[in-house]
Amino acid sequence: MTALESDTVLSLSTIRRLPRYLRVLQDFAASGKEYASSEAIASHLHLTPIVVRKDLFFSGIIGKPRRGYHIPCLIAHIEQIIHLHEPSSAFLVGAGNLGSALLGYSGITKSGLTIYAAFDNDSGKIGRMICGKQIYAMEKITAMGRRLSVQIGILCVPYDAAPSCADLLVQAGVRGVWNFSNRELRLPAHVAVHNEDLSAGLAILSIALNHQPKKATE
Amino acid sequence: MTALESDTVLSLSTIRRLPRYLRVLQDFAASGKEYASSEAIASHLHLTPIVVRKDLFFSGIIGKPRRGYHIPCLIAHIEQIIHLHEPSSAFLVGAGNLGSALLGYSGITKSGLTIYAAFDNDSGKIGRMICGKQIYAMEKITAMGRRLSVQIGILCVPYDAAPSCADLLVQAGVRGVWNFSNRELRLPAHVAVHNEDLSAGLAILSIALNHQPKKATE
DNA sequence: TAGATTGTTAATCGATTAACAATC
DNA sequence: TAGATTGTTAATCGATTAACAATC
Repeated sequence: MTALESDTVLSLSTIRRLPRYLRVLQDFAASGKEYASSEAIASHLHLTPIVVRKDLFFSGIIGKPRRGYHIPCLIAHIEQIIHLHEPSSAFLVGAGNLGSALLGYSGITKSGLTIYAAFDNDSGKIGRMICGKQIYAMEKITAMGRRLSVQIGILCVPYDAAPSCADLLVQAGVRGVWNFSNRELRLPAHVAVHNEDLSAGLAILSIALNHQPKKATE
Repeated sequence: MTALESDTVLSLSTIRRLPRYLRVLQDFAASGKEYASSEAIASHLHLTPIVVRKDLFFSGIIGKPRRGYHIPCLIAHIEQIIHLHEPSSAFLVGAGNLGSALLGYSGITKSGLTIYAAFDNDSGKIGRMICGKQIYAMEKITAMGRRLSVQIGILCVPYDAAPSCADLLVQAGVRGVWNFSNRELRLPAHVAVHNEDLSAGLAILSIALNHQPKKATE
């Protein structure tokens, strides 16, 4: 009893590339193309054709020799893998600068995620709307989460508030936390956590900038 | 003529972890500790002690058997590696939701990056201040960049505007681009690019959520 | 057919983990 | 000394790259 497609475990690196494939393919589709070769996809994403073919192969997508991959099928298939066809729901906690930006970020909607509501401790924000989303008091989160069966929590609170807010999200019933707080979270095993660490990106850039100018002498 | 410390090439994975070490170490310091073992650091970051020792070793940091690493030295050393002691300067392009949030994001300042100014095409924004940063018209970017010798460009414009804005940043003299646009950039080799792809994080979370409940039958 | 492009196995590379000797 | 913790080499694991046969 092997191998329904979803038994194949996609590697993290492959998953990370799927949304990028999607964007390129949508560009191709918009320009009227019907088929795309692994070479064409790869060159637009600074990848090798081999990695593209492997990613698509693991995703269970079949191409045609000499023509490449049928773009509409490919798009549909990738969207299905990252579950864009069955949109998920989220609560956002912490409507500060970053949180407010995410409330209005179209990329989230495009990724099939609907933010139902946001929560904050700041009485100046509670009751207001930000980017069309209502801001509620933190106390309401558990009851509302259970009532609406919300799936994902977007954590945009400061470092010190992160652990307690994450716990509240878990009590509210989320099964995944998208963590922008830079704080390491200890959550029950059934809750998936993805840490978004902006300072990592800055560190990479900073080192690239400062170590790069060293010209090889040999 | 080998091995000044900076000849050692740190791996991307190691660099990504350095800011996380920094945060834990600052917590330790705040709670009055003087030394930290690789085990203590690792347990706070869900890492193994071995990976911590290796990262610190590659960073040229020496610990003491039986005591661990001297926290103040360690902090100073890591800050030096990611160049927090010589802050760099940035221009931000695209003062939309995400861009505006980054203008007010304290994490950037903490990482030693000063945003000098922001640029936008929207005449409604030009001349205004957002989070204490002046918004200028895009046309001004080249002259201002060269005058101020700005090092990093933070690209927060929509997908379609990304290539031309990135080119303008290069003309303004930046040597690194922190790219939030989701668009693949083709820039000269001397310009470092770091892509921040939020949809990758969402894809990982979405797949974790939807493929995880599958209970093993064997 | 010839040629281009896929599917798939094998080789390489890099990062993590294991093991253990060195040291305070 | 005994014991804990580092520094460092070796083994494992996973992801990328190379190679090439299969196919349209």
